[in-house]
Amino acid sequence: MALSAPRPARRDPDDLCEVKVTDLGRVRRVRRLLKPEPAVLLLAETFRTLGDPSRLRIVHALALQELCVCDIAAAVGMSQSAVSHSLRALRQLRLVRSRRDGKTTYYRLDDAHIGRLLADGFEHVEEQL
Amino acid sequence: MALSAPRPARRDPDDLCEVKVTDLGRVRRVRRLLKPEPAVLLLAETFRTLGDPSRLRIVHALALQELCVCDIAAAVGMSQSAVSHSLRALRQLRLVRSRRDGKTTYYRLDDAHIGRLLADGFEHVEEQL
DNA sequence: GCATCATATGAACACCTGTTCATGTGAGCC
DNA sequence: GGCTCACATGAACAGGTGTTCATATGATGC
Repeated sequence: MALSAPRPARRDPDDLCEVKVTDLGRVRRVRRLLKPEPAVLLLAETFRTLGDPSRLRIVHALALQELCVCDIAAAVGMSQSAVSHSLRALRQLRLVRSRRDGKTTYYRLDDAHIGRLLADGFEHVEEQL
Repeated sequence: MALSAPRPARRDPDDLCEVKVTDLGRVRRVRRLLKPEPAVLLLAETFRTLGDPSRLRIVHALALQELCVCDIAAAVGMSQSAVSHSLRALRQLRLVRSRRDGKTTYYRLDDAHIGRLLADGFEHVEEQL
């Protein structure tokens, strides 16, 4: 899950590809305002990581309460191994951070943005349920 | 079999999976506060849908400007077919909505939450670049 | 009617993902 | 030391995913 792997590496900024364009002015303006690729790729990976129900439950639980690994497993109903694998992915994207206390490791959200992201997201989906 | 099989009742609502729990009080509280499954699943699918770089670029472009399909393709550098497939996924999750004008179909974000979600997300990732 | 344009969709393929199982690691305690 | 606990990690498999190619749809204009 290396985010620094520029896999589809092409996309020349001035090559509009061979598609017929309806409003070239709009297209040019949008292309000028788009965030740079690294930000887009990192955000996509962040969303994709939150896009797994198990990892989302973990993040959601940690938004409510700092927890150790085995308590996360109990709270969301997963095996310890699966939780640990998920936590690594979340850590690598700086969505959660860990703190050691003796033998046990406690996890919590990395910063306040994550909580807001979750809140916005739930607000959105709860309108269509 | 008559009556008294002295077995503790299995499937206590607080006993999910056989993991050893460190702080049962915390676990119980978190489980009580977790959003219901349908909301979690729908939000996960929403995040997953935004978690593809191509779809994220499309949503990002539409956050800047209403666009028709071919202009989206030109703006983000994808084929018309790929854009159309992506738009269907985005439509089904109510992330974008369409409007017809003659032969062309214009797309824009479905509501303001999506824009906020994007803004929060970019704010988060731009701190670690 | 027919041709064309803008978009949508189906099938198929290579690629990626999350879980389980087994095992490794490293701290605390006797 | 040796043991256990809490967690991390590697391998491997089933299932899912996004793209391309070819084709379909539906609206416009002749």
